[in-house]
Formats: sequence, C-alpha cells, structure tokens
Amino acid sequence: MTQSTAVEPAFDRLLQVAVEVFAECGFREATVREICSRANVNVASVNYYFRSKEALYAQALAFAFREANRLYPLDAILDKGLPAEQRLTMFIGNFLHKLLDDSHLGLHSKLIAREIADPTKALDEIIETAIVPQFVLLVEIIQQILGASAEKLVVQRCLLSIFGQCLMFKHSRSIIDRLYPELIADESAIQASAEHIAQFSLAALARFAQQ
Amino acid sequence: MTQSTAVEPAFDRLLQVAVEVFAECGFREATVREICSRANVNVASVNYYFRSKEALYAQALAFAFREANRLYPLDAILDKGLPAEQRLTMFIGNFLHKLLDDSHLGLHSKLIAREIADPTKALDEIIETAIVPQFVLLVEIIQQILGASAEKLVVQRCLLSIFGQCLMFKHSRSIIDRLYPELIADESAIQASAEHIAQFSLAALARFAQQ
DNA sequence: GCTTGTATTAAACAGTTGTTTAAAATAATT
DNA sequence: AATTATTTTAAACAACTGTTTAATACAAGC
Repeated sequence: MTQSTAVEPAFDRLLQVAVEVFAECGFREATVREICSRANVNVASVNYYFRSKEALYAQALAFAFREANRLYPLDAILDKGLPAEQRLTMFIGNFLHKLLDDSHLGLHSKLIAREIADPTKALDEIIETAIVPQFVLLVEIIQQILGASAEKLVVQRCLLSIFGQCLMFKHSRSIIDRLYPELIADESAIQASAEHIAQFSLAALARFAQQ
Repeated sequence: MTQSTAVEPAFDRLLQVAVEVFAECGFREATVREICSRANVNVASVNYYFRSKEALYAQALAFAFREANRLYPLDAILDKGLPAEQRLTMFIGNFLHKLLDDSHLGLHSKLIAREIADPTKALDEIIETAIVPQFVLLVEIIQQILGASAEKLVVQRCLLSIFGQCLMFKHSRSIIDRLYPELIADESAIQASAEHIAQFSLAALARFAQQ
C-alpha cells in the first residue's frame, strides 16, 4: 500500500481520471503527467498499463460510452407502442440532459463532443457505436411522424435540424453561458429548453407532414 | 530579395498563413515553426513582427473577420423594407454558405468555430464583434415574425434553434461528411439544405406566432 | 561612401512533451 | 523461506515547444 488514497487499483483510477482530463483539455492538450498526477501514480504507469497515451484515450472513450448508456438509458424511448410525438419529446429531453450534465460522471458528452469537433483517429469507432444508433432511432421516429411517403433526404435534413438544436447547447455552450445563461441556469430551465426544441420541431414536422 | 516567392511583404504573408494554420490546427496545436515554414520566413519573425504567438492569433482572428464581412456582406438582409420571412431565408442562406465555404479565403469560419468550441482568451472579443451583431439581427427578424407580444425567452430559444440548425453543419461536419455527404456535396446541395432550414424554421415560427 | 534604422538569419535557450530504462519494492507461487 | 512474477519508482531520453540573442544583410538618408 504505497498510496493512502488507493482504494481502487491504479488501472481503474487512471481510466477515470483520463476521462476527466481528456474531457477538460482534449486529447492533444491533455498531458500524461497531469493524468498521472491526479491519479496519484507514476508517469510511467500510462505506458505500463496502457500501451501509450493514444491507447489510453481510446479506452477512456469506450469507458465513457459505457457510463453514458448506464446513466441515460434509452429504454422508454425504444418503446414503439408510444406515440411518435411523445417519443420525440422524450428523446430530446434525454439527449439535452445528457449533453448538459456537468456532474462528475457526465463528462462523457464533453469527451464525445470534443472528438466530433476535433476528430482524432478514434472518431470512426465513436460514430459507429454512439452516433449511428441514435441516428437510427431518430430516423425511425421522424419517418413515423412524416409518413411513409417522406423523401429520404427530407428525413435526413429534419434529423440534422433536431440534432443541431440540441447540440447547439453543447458546442456553443461558451456563447450561451455569456449571452443567455438563464436558459440553462438549472434543471427546470434545461427542461424548458428541451420542451421548446420539441415543440419547435414538432410544429415544423407537422407542417412537413401535410405536404 | 532573399525569397523568390516574396511578392508580398513578410508581415502580410505571415498573417495569411497564420489564418490557414490556426484554422487547420487550432491555437494550441498550431506551431510557430509550421507557420513560419509555410510563409518562408525565419522562426524569429513571429516574435519580431507580432509580439508573440498569442498576439499573432489575435491579429489573425481580426483579419479573418474583415475577410468574412468582405466576402459575405449582410447588406440585403439589413433592409427592413423586405418581408421578415424573406430576410430570414436570406440570412440562413448567407450564414450556411459562410460556414461551408472551403475556399482559400473561407477559413475564417473554421477559425471562429474553433474558438467557440474551444475558447481561448480571444473569445470575448469575438463574441462582441462577430456573434452579437448577428444575434441582434436575427432577434429583430424573429420578433417581427412572432409579433410584439412574444416573450423574450421564447425569442431567445427560437434564435438558438435556428443557429443550432446552421451550426450543425459546421460543428458536426465530420459526421455529416461520413453519414450524409450528399447534403453538402455541391453548391446546389448546400442551397437546398439552407432552404430546408428556412422552411423548417418558418413552419415552427408560424405555429408559435399563432399562440 | 558612410551612417543609421530596419529586416533577416542561425543558433541557442529553457521548458515541456510522450516514452523508455533499469533498479527497487511488493505480491504471488512454490 | 526462497523464488518468481508483478508493480512502482526516479531518472533519463530524444523530440518538440515559444522565445531570445547577437551577428549579419540590407535599405534609405545625408
């Protein structure tokens, strides 16, 4: 027992701290020394347990995904028995809370958003395991609302319209913090913002469905 | 004449190359040596002409803004005589083309988007000179559509809904490139995407205006 | 032609980066 | 208890970072 705080094995501490630091700084700006320092392990540990900084990053991403699915399960939204409008509202609420969760375990979205905005080699796997399933789910919901006759391109553009509204709160967080902080001040404000996006999108989709 | 390619003075070349490299790599990842190498000047030139790497970045940002306003003037959109719906459509078209312009002079939006996603000290000035004026313009248009009785918070959320749809194409470009490349394949595809966003938003706003 | 101020250069600086090494400490196995 | 395997350590590595220096080249003004 070299470390008094070492209740968890070094490997696990390293992985958790890595998610934190990579989320804060991004892959390139994060340093192995900072990660090791926070995890109370020697600098050489990263290369001992994980082969390299890059391999640690890949494992940290995978770990963050597992946590995201554990904390924000999509179960209810997958229920095809519910009305599509309700499922869309639930989806947006779930997604926005996921994006704006600043708790110690909510760093995964920051990590993922970083990877999207500034891709590394790990992006392709992320798209496959995290993005595509969400896209597939939302495409299904949109198609249900627009009807079977909806063009594929229209469905895709509506998908981007909805995701774009949500992601605005993550990617442009720095602007919202400065100009409209009251929109994400607390839990109820976030909920209200989610409901706005749902209403805005449902209104637009309803018009598209008429045509 | 030490450099055969030195048709422009070193100062100007340095500034133009800086926009390129900072847009490609971001402030932190971009290196002074890379910038100097591409500009065919000595490593010491950055500190000679500009005080530091950070000062060069600030000047590169300012330069990028001047170029953006020169290439994509908002003149027509400022005309309050036009119908608000038409102005909104024009605004979105202008904004999306600005965001997706990949030409040699269109790097400014990449630079700005980078700064938003991963702010440096320079962000506050950017918000003041580039973001706020666009927000003010769009707020005015939205208010005109929703009517004078519209709540301030609703206007703000609609603003974010519209900006979010546009910025999706910039911030999540890496995903669109992989999953829906046909949406931004060429000029006409971009125009069609812009028109979709306009229709989507106008449909939603019309519903909001009824209430 | 000489002097003055500007521009450019190669070299070095001090600091940080990811990674490796080889020795020491600890744990597990026999 | 002795041997083996695993973990942890401090130190060094080579490569790279932004910045500084001091010497040189060049231009304009007198």
